[in-house]
Amino acid sequence: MDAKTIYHEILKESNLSATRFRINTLKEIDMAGRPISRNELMEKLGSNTDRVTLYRNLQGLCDAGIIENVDPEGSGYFVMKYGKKAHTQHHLHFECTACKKLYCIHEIVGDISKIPTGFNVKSFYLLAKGTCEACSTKT
Amino acid sequence: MDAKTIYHEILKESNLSATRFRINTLKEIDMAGRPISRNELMEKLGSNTDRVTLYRNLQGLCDAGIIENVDPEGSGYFVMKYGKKAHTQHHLHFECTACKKLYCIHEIVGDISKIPTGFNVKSFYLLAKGTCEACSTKT
DNA sequence: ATGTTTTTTGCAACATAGTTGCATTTTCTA
DNA sequence: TAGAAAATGCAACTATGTTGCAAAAAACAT
Ligand SMILES: [Mn+2]
Ligand SMILES: [Mn+2]
Ligand SMILES: [Zn+2]
Ligand SMILES: [Zn+2]
Repeated sequence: MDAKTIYHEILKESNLSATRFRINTLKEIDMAGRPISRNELMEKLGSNTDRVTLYRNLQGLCDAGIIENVDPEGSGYFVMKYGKKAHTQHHLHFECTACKKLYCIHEIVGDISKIPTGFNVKSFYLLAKGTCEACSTKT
Repeated sequence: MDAKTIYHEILKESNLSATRFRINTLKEIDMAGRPISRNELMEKLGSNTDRVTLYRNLQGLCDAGIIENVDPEGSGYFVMKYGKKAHTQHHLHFECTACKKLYCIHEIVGDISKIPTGFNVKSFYLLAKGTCEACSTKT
């Protein structure tokens, strides 16, 4: 039996069983410190990780409000919802097409209040793509 | 041999062969008047349309600057780049999760100039999701 | 702690989306 | 209208995402 971690607490508060799979998943997402993709998560958890279980758990953790998918179009980028940096206000995410990292750009925020009436807004995303500094300066 | 259309002209200007497939594709995109999805395009062109050829042509037409993919994450939404309504400035696109239509919301625009230096921006998108008026008021 | 119930996991099978290579057909050019 | 160049259609493949179910793990009550 493993020692209790903060992830046990987080899961218990949301009435989710503290399974090894969930603990490890949350640990990796929290460690990353930036939104992490499904594929990167898959690598960190071990390539033998079951794809279905990962999908189901990421969905469940999103539903519970523990993590957030900040780019739900493609294959998703996940981040702890209540981590160090506030991730509440809608801000820009920059995806590097070379290294696939997703950066939070807090300088650019969105204002959904100007959307015309009639539209029932459920979600709102600002997304930019290109290459990050590290990848741009590579030969 | 069919009569020449404006689409022949457009393609010739970009040094692309005026094939029946491209003419029909451009015609449907132009008719739609709003960004149209791959699946909708597939239906309009006939369900026997070759998927590979559609992918290759949409990509080619984007590369040539004739059309634009305003939502390149999921499966893409395509629009004529130089149609009636100017589609030059970055503005919000609203995708209805019920009817799958994509609406242009010109009231909300993006300003990429505030992205910190170091990031090499290639594309920039504002996307909202929810239900449109028509779908929201259905029982 | 032990047995019982409930939840989660892992697997197989399936579905959809997108890519690659190549032979055939169409379009362009002279 | 013949030859060269480009595009198309098809088969096969990879990647991504979903569903149902039996086995395993976790939670719960005693
Ligand atoms: Mn962020
Ligand atoms: Mn638009
Ligand atoms: Zn990068
Ligand atoms: Zn709708």
